[in-house]
Amino acid sequence: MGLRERQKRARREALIDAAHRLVDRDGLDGVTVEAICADAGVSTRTFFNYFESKDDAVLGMAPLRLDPEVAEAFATGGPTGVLATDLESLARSILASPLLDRGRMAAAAELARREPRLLVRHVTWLEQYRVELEGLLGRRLVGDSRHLVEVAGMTLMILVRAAMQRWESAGGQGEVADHLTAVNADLRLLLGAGPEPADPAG
Amino acid sequence: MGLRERQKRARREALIDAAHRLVDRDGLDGVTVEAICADAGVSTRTFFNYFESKDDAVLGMAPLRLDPEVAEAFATGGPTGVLATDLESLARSILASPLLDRGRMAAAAELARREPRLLVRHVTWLEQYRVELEGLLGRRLVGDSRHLVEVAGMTLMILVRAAMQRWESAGGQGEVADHLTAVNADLRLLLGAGPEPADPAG
DNA sequence: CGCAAAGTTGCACACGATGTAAAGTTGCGC
DNA sequence: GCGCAACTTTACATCGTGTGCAACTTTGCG
Repeated sequence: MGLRERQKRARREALIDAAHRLVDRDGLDGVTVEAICADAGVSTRTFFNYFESKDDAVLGMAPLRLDPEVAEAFATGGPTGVLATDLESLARSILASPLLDRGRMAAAAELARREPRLLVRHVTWLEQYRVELEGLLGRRLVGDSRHLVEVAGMTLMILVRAAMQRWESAGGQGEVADHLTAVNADLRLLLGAGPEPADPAG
Repeated sequence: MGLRERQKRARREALIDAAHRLVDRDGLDGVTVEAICADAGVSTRTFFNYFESKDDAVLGMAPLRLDPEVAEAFATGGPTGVLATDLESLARSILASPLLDRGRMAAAAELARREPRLLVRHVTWLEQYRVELEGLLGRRLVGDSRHLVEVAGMTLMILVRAAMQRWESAGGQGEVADHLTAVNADLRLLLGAGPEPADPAG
């Protein structure tokens, strides 16, 4: 990895850390982008080359992309053929490529608990991601109604979001994806649905 | 209803209509709050006495409150006792008190299709509403895990949101709530769940 | 070493959003 | 009707976010 790339990563992390430190001390609205930049040692203009907004820096957001192989497998009916199971599997892939390391992710989650606006921002991010994924879901559910695709996208959001909540409330240990089966179970419980259908492929 | 109240309503609607007209013509980012105010004939400062942001004016947002009787009934196990059914029923109550008349609501939905940011804002609004409702859900699900309550809140969001999408895609005719059963059915289909459990109370 | 690409920086600027205090309306008791 | 009290709008000042642009600096590479 070249120097340029390392510097970029370092700056990005410096900005995130500065944001965490200052927001923790002064609250989200008590901190200006300018202050974060002073702390991180870059110009304000540079800040906006890295993040779209102050909130994004705290959450460490970056454009998220899904493994093309996983996407293709899902779109063509895989990996098991059972929609509910495959949705969970897709959520697992999403959660497998975290934008932040464990420590910073936990810090961001902690701050998000104290600053509701950050939670809202997080939902916004998921929402944009959902729109992107709708193409994928549409391919998988070709022949079904457009509305089913929308519901599938929203359900996927629930899986990801609820799993992250559980991970954080469990102390930020282990893998986020490990909470997915519990979320799925709760969802079924809620709807009075029976246990998950068996895998027809074996 | 006194003059003061009527004027307030008229100003609010004038602002919404001006926002719709201008955003339709110039796009969301091509319109300034100042322009909307000029069109509606009020000062910019007044605008922010009515709406928190430009986007809110287009969506005609206002603090939403649920009928206390409905809330109480839900919290204490009603109306049917079947959670899935009662969630749908709760969603029906939410959708029964629209913030806008049919025409303006359709206009807002139309603009939201063209301006993704408005969709995101709408989700944000639902999200804040979800947080408020979590107290209610917590009472109903006392004894269950906090996580189940969270999933229930998110599911409720899906019901409301998907129903609105269907209403709009059906041409904005009839009642939004009429699409709820279809959403519920899709959700069950998605999870491979069977038909809705019967009402134990009858 | 020297060029090209990438990235940072300062500057200017538009707009969103809020606090404050003054001016203007409305509601209401009399 | 009168006049006071409550409420709203309004103008003004101000701060912070976010972006376009052009100049400068640094890195990658032959």
